[in-house]
Amino acid sequence: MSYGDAMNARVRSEERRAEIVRAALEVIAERGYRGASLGAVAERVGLTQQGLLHYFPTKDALLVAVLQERDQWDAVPNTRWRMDLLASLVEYNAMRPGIIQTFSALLGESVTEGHPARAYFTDRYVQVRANMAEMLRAEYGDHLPNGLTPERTAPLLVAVMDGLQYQWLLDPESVDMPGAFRDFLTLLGENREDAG
Amino acid sequence: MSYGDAMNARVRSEERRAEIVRAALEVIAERGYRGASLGAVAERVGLTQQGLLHYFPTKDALLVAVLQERDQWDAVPNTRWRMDLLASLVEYNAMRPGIIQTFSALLGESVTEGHPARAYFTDRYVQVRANMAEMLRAEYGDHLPNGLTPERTAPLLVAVMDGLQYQWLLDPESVDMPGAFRDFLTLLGENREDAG
DNA sequence: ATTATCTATAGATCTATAGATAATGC
DNA sequence: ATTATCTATAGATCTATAGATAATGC
Repeated sequence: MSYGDAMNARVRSEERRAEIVRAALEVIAERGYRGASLGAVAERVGLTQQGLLHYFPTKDALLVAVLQERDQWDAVPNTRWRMDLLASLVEYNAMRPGIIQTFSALLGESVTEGHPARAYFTDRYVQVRANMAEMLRAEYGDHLPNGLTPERTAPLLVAVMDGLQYQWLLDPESVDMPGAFRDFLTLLGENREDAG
Repeated sequence: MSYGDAMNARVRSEERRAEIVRAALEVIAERGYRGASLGAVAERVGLTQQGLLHYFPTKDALLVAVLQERDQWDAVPNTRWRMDLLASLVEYNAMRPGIIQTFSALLGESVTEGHPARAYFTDRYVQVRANMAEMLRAEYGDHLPNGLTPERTAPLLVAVMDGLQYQWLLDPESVDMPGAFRDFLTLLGENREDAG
């Protein structure tokens, strides 16, 4: 029993941390990172602000956990993207406004001076562009039908995904995010010789 | 003289306000809107925080002035966009990281709940998409070479501009924003029959 | 008179530290 | 013993109000 109890204790603690991170994701979606208070996060999991600091000793430590959660989020597909999965991902995202809002808010904040998530996003985009280029190369070879290289196309692909998210978050009624993204993929796949 | 003096007074007051707005743009670029303190803005124009409140009675009032400044910023070209001017605009933006950072940070924050700039951005994007669609129609008619309508292309065009800005702000060395944007315009202009 | 600024200050927050108390697990 | 939480609190901010004082312009 003792071994199992010890393990249960660890598991329970991990669950508590996960619960806190989930609450933090929500609060950041609502108020951004700078606007998110530890008190608001704590309240959501039924703790005092000081009780929360037992699990994450500083606000920044909590942010780190939030960003690791994000890495988890697309860890599985990120191993090796495929174009058809990408469209599905955008469709899936359209059903998860909360998480998209969290990371869109964080991305926006991250361009400000000394923001604690800045290095994370800078590194992340280097990786994501590389992944996307690799995916495009697997799909099309060294040149897309339109003549661009995968490396030059990758930033555009990433930009469209992010940019559409902002438009969609601000006005979901007016913006068909998955539809627009599929349009873009069609654009990429189109070939000068397709017509004849 | 009296009439002229009165006018000078008004002009001087207007100049002071403009100076404050410029300082606010800077501080927002550095810290976001929520993170920007009136004290920091005031200091930059050599006023106390309370002195600043003489010109803008609340923090939100100052934000309104900042957003109006933005409308000014692209008022001239916005009247009627042209595709070639659009590429130039992106090139121009690449020389103005400050202003781009200000509005990228604001856009990011604006998706959070109850943000005072949210309605502004929602409305703005409705307009910008309409302007872009109009421009695309003027350039290509009711269908682009790739078959998409101007209305379906407009959100993509806007998304690419915004998305590239984030990637570029985070990592200007790695991202050639104007070049990538020109690539995208090429993509739009390409015709299935071009090859033959 | 009006405009521009300042000092003083109320009232809200917010993060983080210190240290007590209760519960859990060897 | 260690882990989980709590109360108390220091120390920083921040916005906005009240009201004084100096300068400007009729």
